[in-house]
Amino acid sequence: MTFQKSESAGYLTNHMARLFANGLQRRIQPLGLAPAQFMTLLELWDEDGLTQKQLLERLDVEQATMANTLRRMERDGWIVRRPHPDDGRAHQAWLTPKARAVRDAATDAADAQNGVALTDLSDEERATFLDLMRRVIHAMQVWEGKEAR
Amino acid sequence: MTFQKSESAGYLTNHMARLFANGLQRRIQPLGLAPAQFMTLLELWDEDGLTQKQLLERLDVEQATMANTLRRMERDGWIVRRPHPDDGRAHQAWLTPKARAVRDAATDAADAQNGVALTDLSDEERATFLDLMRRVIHAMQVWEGKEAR
DNA sequence: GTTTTTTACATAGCACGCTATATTAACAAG
DNA sequence: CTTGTTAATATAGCGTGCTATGTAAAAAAC
Repeated sequence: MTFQKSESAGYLTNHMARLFANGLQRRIQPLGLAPAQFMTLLELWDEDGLTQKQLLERLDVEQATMANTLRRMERDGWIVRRPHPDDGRAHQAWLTPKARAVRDAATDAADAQNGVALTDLSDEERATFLDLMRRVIHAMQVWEGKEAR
Repeated sequence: MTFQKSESAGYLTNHMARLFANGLQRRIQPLGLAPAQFMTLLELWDEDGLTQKQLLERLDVEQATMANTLRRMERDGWIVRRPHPDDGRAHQAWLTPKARAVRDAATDAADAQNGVALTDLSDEERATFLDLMRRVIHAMQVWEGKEAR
């Protein structure tokens, strides 16, 4: 009858996410980079000049969260924000040379942390794990969508 | 070569954890309860009168994190803190009647959120998922331990 | 063409995680 | 018994997430 935390997907997910974040943070902190900034850079490395709106859609965070992350990233010299040429409300985020320079080191750090986390899993188990996570994410997103009506 | 976020266990974990936290938050907010407070109550429902040190060990959070959570929980009337009878440095956290009263509603909310998240998984897949998460958590904890030396 | 609504962004305020540091009590050494 | 160290808690400061609200530009309605 007692709620067993070790049987709760949410509890385990929370714990796992904190361990991931701590490990990543430790690895990228020497670069002067923070986890959410790294996550945002992943998108900009893939496509530069995105607007705040585009970024928050791709990363699935709230608008205010992205606004704050972008402000810190501009402060720390990872991006510059310039007004959008066709839309007076929007701003585009552009990578600085410093941000392009740190790409390899940062993705290596993330790869290393993933490697540590998955050490005890076989290749097949790793694939299963990613698949299950994607399906769980999808289920919650769908449900959120339903809730919105 | 490009870092693929949908292939990164850490990225997916972070996303999944945010969805879990948002869902749980929405469900327990009517009770006046926040996620970390719920997590802490899980321990105290199981064993009342724990010290801050015992709680942070069981929940694997930093001491300062637990100190702040306990302060908010006392402020919100979930616990009272009294000096430990045998150790002048320590305090014990004791549940209020209000905290005992909310137990069923809160665990039901957590169960419901887990249910939504796992809708698309079979019983066997759910078991596999929990098992994989436990092993990933374990791997990162072991590695952290090694790092500490 | 003016008015209304929607959209993009900013800001305030809070929870919760972290590191780093201070404080005080307990314990160990001498 | 005094001194030095360890252990339990508190506090400051910050990043990242959230909700709620404000503002200005764009788009839609009329």
